[in-house]
Amino acid sequence: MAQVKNTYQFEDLLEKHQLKKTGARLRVLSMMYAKNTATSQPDLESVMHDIDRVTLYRILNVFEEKGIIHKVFDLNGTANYAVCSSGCHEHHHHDEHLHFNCTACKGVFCLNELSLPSINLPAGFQASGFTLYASGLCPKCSAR
Amino acid sequence: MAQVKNTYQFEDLLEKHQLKKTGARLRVLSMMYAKNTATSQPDLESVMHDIDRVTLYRILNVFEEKGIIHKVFDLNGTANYAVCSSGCHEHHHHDEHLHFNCTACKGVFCLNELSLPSINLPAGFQASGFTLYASGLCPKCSAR
DNA sequence: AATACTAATGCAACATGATTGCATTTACCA
DNA sequence: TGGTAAATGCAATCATGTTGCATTAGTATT
Ligand SMILES: [Mn+2]
Ligand SMILES: [Mn+2]
Ligand SMILES: [Zn+2]
Ligand SMILES: [Zn+2]
Repeated sequence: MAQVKNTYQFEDLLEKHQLKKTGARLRVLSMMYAKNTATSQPDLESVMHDIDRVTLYRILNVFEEKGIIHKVFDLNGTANYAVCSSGCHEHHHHDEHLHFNCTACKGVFCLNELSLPSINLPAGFQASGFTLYASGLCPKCSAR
Repeated sequence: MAQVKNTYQFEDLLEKHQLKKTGARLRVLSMMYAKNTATSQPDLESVMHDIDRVTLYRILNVFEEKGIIHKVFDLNGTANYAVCSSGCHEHHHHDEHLHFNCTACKGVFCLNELSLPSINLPAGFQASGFTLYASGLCPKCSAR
């Protein structure tokens, strides 16, 4: 579900992470928090024509470093970014949830409410992170 | 574990899928079957300098269509291809196993022996495929 | 074995996304 | 109201993915 926040809260968020409150960053935040699906850089570019794409690239990078968003690859291998739930901090992400990629609308959904079952790896493998991907139809697309 | 096969078996494999037995295809097959990790197109290019990269691109595509190999994205979002286990057929892949990406050697391992636990999706989501990703250290890299 | 037909390849060209360097502008603190 | 470091814009480059088309090579047929 999209998280509702206002400009003041976005400014607080930037301040908390020692990032300057710029127009570009606030617009990126408001767009990403308004959606319930992950956002790719092309998504941002198609809306914010006046912001250079390198700026968007760097905004996404710094937000990821700070633990504000996390990266998810969709079925095409293109990077999408989703707002982190609680548990993500600077250089320390906790995104071990299910990522659902709709094959119809291409939306990438973070299903935070689903925790991953524990996995027993073969001897020698030492896992530091897990992600479960699913593809299929999202609620909207399956209702048609 | 790497699957050992000889040239005659690769030729049979191509014939079985109604593909012409060309040198480029046989070399790609022998390289991919000799490894126990997935192979990216750049991997192939770095070894087979005499084969055009578009040819390699098309070989990978047709092998994937035929169910000989399947695509896995690594942590950087670049496509890697791994030999399919049994259960993959033309236009019908069964690759619902764990993919382990080593953060040190960058190797992508298909852990076919691990079956995925069953997942209950939220209402409305209709999954047609699952993939579980793990990252960390592979046996070789964790032994150092 | 020579021929004919189709698939496969090589090359050029283009598309898209990722990434860096550097000059200029802007946010923010003293 | 400046001064300073951070943020941005722009140019440029690299990597990967993708298509069109002419040429080459595999294979079935004679
Ligand atoms: Mn997520
Ligand atoms: Mn696999
Ligand atoms: Zn959908
Ligand atoms: Zn390793």
